[in-house]
Amino acid sequence: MTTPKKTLTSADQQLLVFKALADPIRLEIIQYLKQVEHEVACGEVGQAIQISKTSGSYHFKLLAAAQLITTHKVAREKYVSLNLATFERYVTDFYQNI
Amino acid sequence: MTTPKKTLTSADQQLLVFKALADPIRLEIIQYLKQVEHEVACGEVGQAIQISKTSGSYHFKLLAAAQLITTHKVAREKYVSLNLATFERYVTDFYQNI
DNA sequence: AATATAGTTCAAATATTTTTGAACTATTTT
DNA sequence: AAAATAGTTCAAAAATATTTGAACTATATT
Repeated sequence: MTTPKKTLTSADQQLLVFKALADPIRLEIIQYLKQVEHEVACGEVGQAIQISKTSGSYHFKLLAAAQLITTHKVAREKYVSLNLATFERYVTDFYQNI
Repeated sequence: MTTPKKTLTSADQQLLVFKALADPIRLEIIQYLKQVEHEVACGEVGQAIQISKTSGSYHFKLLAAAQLITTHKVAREKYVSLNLATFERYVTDFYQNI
């Protein structure tokens, strides 16, 4: 049995998004994910930007909670990619939406 | 004599901007500044969103450091307004610029 | 079956951010 | 000149966020 996922108010998600973006490591992750061509697993990103597995796990969790990335697990590995819809709605369109 | 103002790298300013946006009080301030018609002093904003003078002073300082607001002092009062150029460059255009 | 690999979880330690109240400066009003 | 108003500064306290390593789960390789 899995825990039911909380639906967030849009103000709450807006805050999660900005909090997720307010960290240099997470900005590096996002930058890496934007420029890389192929599908990437967490481990590849971690190596590329030189952080520990534990640290990676923590930061990917926050990015996912903010819905800035989506993830899908294939066997041992967790693939991550940017969720452009969230960027558009909560970053690009932030100013016009408030 | 005034202290020379540090010029920031754009990565540093990007981070300051997201940190400044990563707080509910500061988002309320921004919202208020966007919707209000006339020029506003810090005190008016503080009253509108119910925060203390001290708290206001702290939050306006961070917003100004991120260049999300500009300020000008007239006698006792400090007037604040949104700096749209910063919103455009570091928020609206964030994704395309990284 | 044993070992290696990818990632998570937990709790403790550390670092950073935010809040608070008192004391302060500068200006305005009485 | 005294009192009031707008805002700042400082340091201590409180709250939040991040880092770290050890122990863990699940899958893959030998």
